[in-house]
Amino acid sequence: MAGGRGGVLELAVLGSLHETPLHGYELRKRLNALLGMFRAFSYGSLYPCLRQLLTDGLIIEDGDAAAANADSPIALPGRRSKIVYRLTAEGKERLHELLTQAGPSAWEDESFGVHFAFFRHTEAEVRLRILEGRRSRLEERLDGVRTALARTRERLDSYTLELQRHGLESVEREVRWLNELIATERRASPPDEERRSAQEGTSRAPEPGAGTTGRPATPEDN
Amino acid sequence: MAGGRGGVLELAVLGSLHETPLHGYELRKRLNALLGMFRAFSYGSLYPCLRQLLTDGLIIEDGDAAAANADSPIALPGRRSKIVYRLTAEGKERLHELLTQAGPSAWEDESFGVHFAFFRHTEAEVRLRILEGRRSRLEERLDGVRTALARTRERLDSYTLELQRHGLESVEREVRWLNELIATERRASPPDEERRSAQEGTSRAPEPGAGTTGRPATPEDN
DNA sequence: TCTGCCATGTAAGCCGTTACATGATTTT
DNA sequence: AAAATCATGTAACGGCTTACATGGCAGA
Repeated sequence: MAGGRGGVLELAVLGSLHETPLHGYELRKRLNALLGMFRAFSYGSLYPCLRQLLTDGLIIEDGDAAAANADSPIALPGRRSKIVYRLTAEGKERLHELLTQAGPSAWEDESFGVHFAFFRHTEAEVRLRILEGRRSRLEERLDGVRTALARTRERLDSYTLELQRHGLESVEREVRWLNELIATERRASPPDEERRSAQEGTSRAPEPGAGTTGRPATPEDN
Repeated sequence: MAGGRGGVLELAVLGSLHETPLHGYELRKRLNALLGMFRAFSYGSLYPCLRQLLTDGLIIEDGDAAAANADSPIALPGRRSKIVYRLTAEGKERLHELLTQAGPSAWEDESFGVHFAFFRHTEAEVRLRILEGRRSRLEERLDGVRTALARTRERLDSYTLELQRHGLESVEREVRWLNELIATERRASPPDEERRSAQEGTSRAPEPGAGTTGRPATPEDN
């Protein structure tokens, strides 16, 4: 039973529907195109989630079918085979609420990609906190593994070693990537004189088009 | 409730205990040092798993405490505060069985790292199939996202674009990494004349110490 | 003494998945 | 007419996490 509450799916759905109304099937394709490198959702979770969001009043079935159709030239056979969903005002509110939370639920492995994908709708300050949060998360991981590795007496076999090397390098790459993104963000929306006194509302997106690379990994402690 | 069956934890535990007997607490530390970049396990899943393995007869409590102690100079207070586990013959059998399975359960994101970590105990042929399996998995993912991207009319915002770029590059890197590993494996244990006729048993490890890099990602289809 | 790490567990529940079931529509 | 893909769902279960509960032992 996958309701809509709590998981990343809710955000993914609301975020997608905010851009344009969609029906379930295409929604999933969009999501898996958008996030395909990081995760994928199945219909078995998507449809129950949509139902939940519907009963919560965050989305509604779209009245007429004249939406999301730039491809199919014929279509519109009178019968409603597709159920197109659209965000309600409450849904937009909820989306904004989700996009404003800058906590572990935004920068953990499973969720970071989804949050990042909708950064366009996220306030500059929140973006920065999420990027920094993810960075420290990864740095903790690096520290943990590095010190554990240093404490290790017995030398490891070559496969273990190679795995370690590969993992470390990947996480280091992602940290570098985050560093550049953070720098770009800071350049675009400077910290304001008097750190943390006057807070601006929303600011323009800093166009992060100059990155190198890096990549996600996974958790560490209990 | 996390039993021992089916998940990667079972393999991780059996694999670790195969190297040396350990008690739960240290086992977890070992695992999170070994796999820290990819995933982490909590006590809430580890202990139930150990209990399950115990009742299944795959592990037993170690008789005397003279094990896994190269650090603590004092120790051994008579009372058993630590419960040290050791593999049984059945456990070793089960471990070998798990290490022999070259299927999706070996090359998916959650499990690949764990399987790779114990490649030392895996037959050369199986290693190769797992590496190739993972590679095609990643290539499917690349194809899927690339074609979906090509079909997309509307141009995406810079964050989405950057996420896509980063994801693609990361997966491409892992593919290159796999390519080198596979090449190394092939060099070390050549395909035998007459493909698939005479099969050798176990062969020596090919020492994969000359890789570049790459990195994991996540699923795609229903 | 008291903070913190070692050490072992349990209960509840989250967030999804797989597998199944069904039917319309489009393509071959 | 068959095969593929679109489209929508449900039931059952899986594997792990979080939060809780408990206690011994070490060093500040």
